[in-house]
Amino acid sequence: MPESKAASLIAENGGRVTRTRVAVLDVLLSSEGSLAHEDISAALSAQGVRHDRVTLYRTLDWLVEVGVAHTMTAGDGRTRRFGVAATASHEHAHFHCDRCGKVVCLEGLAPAVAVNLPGGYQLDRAELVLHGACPTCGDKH
Amino acid sequence: MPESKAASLIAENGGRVTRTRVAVLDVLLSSEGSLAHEDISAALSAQGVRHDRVTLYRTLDWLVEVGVAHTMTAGDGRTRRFGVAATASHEHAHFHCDRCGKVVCLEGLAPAVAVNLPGGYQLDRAELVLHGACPTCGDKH
DNA sequence: GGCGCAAATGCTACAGTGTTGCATTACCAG
DNA sequence: CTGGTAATGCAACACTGTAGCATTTGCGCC
Repeated sequence: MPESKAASLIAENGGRVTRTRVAVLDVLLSSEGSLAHEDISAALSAQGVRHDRVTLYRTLDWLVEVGVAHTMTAGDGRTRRFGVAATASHEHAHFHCDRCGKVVCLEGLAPAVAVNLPGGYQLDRAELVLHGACPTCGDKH
Repeated sequence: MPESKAASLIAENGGRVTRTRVAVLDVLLSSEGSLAHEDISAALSAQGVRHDRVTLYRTLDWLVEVGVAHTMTAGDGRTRRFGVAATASHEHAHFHCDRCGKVVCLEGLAPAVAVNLPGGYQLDRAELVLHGACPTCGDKH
């Protein structure tokens, strides 16, 4: 019996259950939005989990590879962000708050973009990023 | 009478007409898709135009600032790409070919995403990136 | 045509993100 | 408990983008 959801998720995907992976996945699972490497690294340090940047990158890459997490490009175009793929697999949009920089997943928003794509182009997947203000930042303007 | 469209565009926006700026804008104007710094730098070198990375960044930033060019995040999430803003100002989608890496602007594709945004979120602008194969890559599979 | 000033350039040096190679650690099967 | 191997940690690197500052140069002005 797995002690945590994180541990079982890791085991299910054929990976070894290590302190780092469990900790990283726990951080992602307990976060509502998406996190940057920076955030995750800080969270691990706060928990006293020893790690380094490289391990974190590889752990996240692995999580994405097996489909547990997903990655997206942040609004600033420089850093990638990660989140657990709640509804996983299928496409969903992201909302990027331009004020606080937070990124949340919008599960129920399947981009309807099958429209008028010029001839010859084969659509594989769509990435939709909405920019604006999140409820928290929108209130106190 | 301006010698080129590039030169007049620059002058119209209150900038000095320098060799570098004209060359950069020429490259962008003659390109159908969007270009990365790398591409532009290579093109300049091919033309024998002396320049360095920093100048290129600043030139491109300036072009974006005055509205002549626009920037977007490339599909790989690492590099920014630039293109001339044909239909400018208003939002348009981008198509990213996952095979050759080329990015083209889809002018006639205004993302219809006003749908079911969770309460409290204020939409400012939408960024839509389509992934797939471009006509060239799609033919020879 | 020549002068001068500010814009633009080209260095150098730096900051941040992500990657590679390799020796060491530690999971997990037996 | 023991061994093999996945995973880790460390150091060094590659690349994109930025900051400061001296120098050049476009361009208005005389």
